[in-house]
Amino acid sequence: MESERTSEVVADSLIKEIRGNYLAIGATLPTERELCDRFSASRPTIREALRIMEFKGYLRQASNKRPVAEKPTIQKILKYTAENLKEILDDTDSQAYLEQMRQFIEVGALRTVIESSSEVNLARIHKALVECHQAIGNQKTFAEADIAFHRAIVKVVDNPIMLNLHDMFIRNLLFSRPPVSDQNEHDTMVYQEHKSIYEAILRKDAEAAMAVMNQHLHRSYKIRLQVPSVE
Amino acid sequence: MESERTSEVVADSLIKEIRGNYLAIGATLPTERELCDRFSASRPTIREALRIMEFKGYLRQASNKRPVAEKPTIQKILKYTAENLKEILDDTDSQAYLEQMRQFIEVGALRTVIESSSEVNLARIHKALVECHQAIGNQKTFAEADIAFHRAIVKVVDNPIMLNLHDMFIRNLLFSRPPVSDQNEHDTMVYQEHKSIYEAILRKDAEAAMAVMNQHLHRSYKIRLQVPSVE
DNA sequence: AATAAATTTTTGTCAAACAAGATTAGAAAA
DNA sequence: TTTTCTAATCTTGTTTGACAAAAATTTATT
Repeated sequence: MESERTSEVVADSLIKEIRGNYLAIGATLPTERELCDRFSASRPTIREALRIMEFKGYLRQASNKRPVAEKPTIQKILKYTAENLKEILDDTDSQAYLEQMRQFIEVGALRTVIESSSEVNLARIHKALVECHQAIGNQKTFAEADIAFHRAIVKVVDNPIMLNLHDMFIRNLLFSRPPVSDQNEHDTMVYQEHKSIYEAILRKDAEAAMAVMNQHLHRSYKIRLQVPSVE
Repeated sequence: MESERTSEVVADSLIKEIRGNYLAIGATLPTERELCDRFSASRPTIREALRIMEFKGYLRQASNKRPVAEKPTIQKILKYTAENLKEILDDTDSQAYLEQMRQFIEVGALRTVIESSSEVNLARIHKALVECHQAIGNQKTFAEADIAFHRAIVKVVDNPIMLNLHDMFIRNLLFSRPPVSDQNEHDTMVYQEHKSIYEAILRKDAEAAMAVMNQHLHRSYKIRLQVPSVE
């Protein structure tokens, strides 16, 4: 029978306080010496407990500063996961694997939209489509509208894990988008693809919707893999 | 400018050794006192470093035992993620969200099979189908063959993250499978669904394949949500 | 060779101390 | 009275040295 380290016991206890809202998010934790008194433990043991809490996402503490209570969020957990995966897989590989996942999520979400989407959700997708149209030619605004269109589709699934995964992927996309030579031409083409997707949604044509979405996602991803020119 | 804690520096250094294969997986780490000498740090600081490494997945150490080098694997990272998500989401919710993800993965993989699968992969799916047929009536063997059929499809994607996610889901499925009243009837129905999927794959009918797969996955999941009887 | 006992080593934790950075309180200036 | 500056105090980061209990190794016995 394995006994648990005192540091684990202390960390678990403090985590319960945070999760039970006895310690507010952003609130400074009691000093190490206060925690020593409270838990009848030594300071090195308390410090170990604080490290444990930090890695479980319940604490944030810059060096030489007071520790602050936090709670893990879906976003943080997924971000941490992606970083860990990046560390053990080749960086390019892990990126491609995660992009593939994003595509599966988007295509799956599209199918959900077609099978069982409410009027509210359709209205949201339509609004996103209109905003794409209005943003044609403006690189920044169009990028955001482009992303919002995809997000509106994934949001229909009502699954916070997938939505956060999608948001995480989108963050990466925003930062790695290559420049396009003709903004208007590019935006118009993307808008046409969105429009085709939306129309297929309306007539509940799953096959057409998914074919266009697949093409749209692959083309969009391939832009980032284009052959460097020899200038 | 934030200085890094000595414990972080030590942890990072040891992690580099493990990742560079200077420390073999499963090998016992140097004693704490040896590490103190090597890094010119105090023992409490080394112990903090060991906790950090433990939570980054590079160390395993039961209480009162020697620490042992490990490496994170995709499986471990994903398992850790699932546990964390379970903690911050309602348990039932997180299960359902993850199940939804599995379904997206399977449907997306099916599409990949239809669009671009090799003869080798088709042969593997066919083999799994045949093994389903042979296992009809034997609960344990059929369950395994059922799972192997799905795995053969996901394996086509050649994405280790998704395959490990799928394996993780499958592990849960195995443990939570409810009993069926008529094994033969159940197995035959499942086999028929697998057969329909396979046939749709052969004739590259994406819509049909995905419709059956969707039905198959939903029905399979709903068995676990059946209304308790009033005996 | 196998088992038991004795010895040594190691982990887990403690207390006390000091250095450096962060925070607070009090005094001085505007 | 308010603002700024300085000194004092507090807190984190880390060290040293110690002890208890468990684990590992060595030695002795069968």
